[in-house]
Amino acid sequence: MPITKVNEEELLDRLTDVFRTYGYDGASLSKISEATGLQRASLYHRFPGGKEDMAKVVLERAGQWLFNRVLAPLSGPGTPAQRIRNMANELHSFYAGGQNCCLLDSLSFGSDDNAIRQHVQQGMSAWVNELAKVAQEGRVSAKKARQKAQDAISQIQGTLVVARVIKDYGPFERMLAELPTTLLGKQA
Amino acid sequence: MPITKVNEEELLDRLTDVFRTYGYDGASLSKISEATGLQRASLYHRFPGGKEDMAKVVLERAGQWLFNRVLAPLSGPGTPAQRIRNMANELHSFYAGGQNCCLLDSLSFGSDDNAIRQHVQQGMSAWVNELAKVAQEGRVSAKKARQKAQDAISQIQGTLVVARVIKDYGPFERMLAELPTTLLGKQA
DNA sequence: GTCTATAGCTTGATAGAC
DNA sequence: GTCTATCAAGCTATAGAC
Repeated sequence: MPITKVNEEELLDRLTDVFRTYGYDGASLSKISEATGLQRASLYHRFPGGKEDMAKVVLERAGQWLFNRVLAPLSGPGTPAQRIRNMANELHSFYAGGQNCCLLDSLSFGSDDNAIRQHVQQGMSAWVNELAKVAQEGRVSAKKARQKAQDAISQIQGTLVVARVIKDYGPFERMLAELPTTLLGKQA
Repeated sequence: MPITKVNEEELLDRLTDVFRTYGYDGASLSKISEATGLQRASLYHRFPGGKEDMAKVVLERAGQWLFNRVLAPLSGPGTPAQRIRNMANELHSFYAGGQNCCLLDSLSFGSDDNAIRQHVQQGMSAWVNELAKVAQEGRVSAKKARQKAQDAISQIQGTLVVARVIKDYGPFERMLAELPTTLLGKQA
């Protein structure tokens, strides 16, 4: 008999799914309970801070995933273009080919003073900074590099929105293929 | 004395704001009541179908706004590039320079069978089709034109997500400036 | 057309047994 | 660590007076 009914990883996977699909307000404890197979009280045992705790942990975990698997290739060996292609591959699995939408989108609604929104903002800002580092290897100014990083993330977010709404994953795939140009290319 | 406490246009403006900011689930009747200055029962008098009705009307109105003001310049006089620049100007005011996020994003969360989501999907599909018409004037295949239209909308959505999350409107502005190239340009 | 008042349900969160 | 049972507060929606 297991000590826990569902192990930590699987629990967080399912939690992530619910928040991604329904957003923070839409992710009711009923839905979470159903998705995880745990009753309310069990969830509160694991997340004493309640729903907000759950969202924070899920966000933190996604951020680490992104950092370790997606952004790590950026400082590995190879030419800048090769490293960006590696990142594109990891992004593809991170977002399941465009079928997983981004927590930075789904958790970014609500009032400005929302606690979760601040975490979301820090997450995206850190992401921009990391991408800007690589873009700068393309021998452009810091300002241009930052712009390219922002543009790349805009394209990731936008293609994921389109994927979610009209269920067409073409834009996401094309965007990944164009990432080296977006981050390093001469035009723009 | 006015027959109505708030006129239709202003009511819908405020309703739109609430749905944009909080998403469908986050837009509670309390928030809506406070934002509009109308009590629950008054809202139900104007929208007999309740909250879902409100979201539908708001979506429908935004779609007409988009069609009349943003997409209309696309079939007016001038070169394709000029018409797209006109559209970019209208888009700028439609989204208040990036400060208004898009209903097609904020209302696209929730389960697949959600009624609102279907309206959202139809709205974005219609938008893609309209943009594809202009892109085809760039003497490309129908398939390429459709891709360019999807890419343009991806970029609009993505820059709006970035604007909402990190409060930087640069990507949105740059995207508008690049729209003629995105929709007509040779590369890609 | 707007209001007060309220019904009935769902929400996030807790208490306490096992 | 998980459960059943429960709470108060919030929710959407309705009834009926003016």
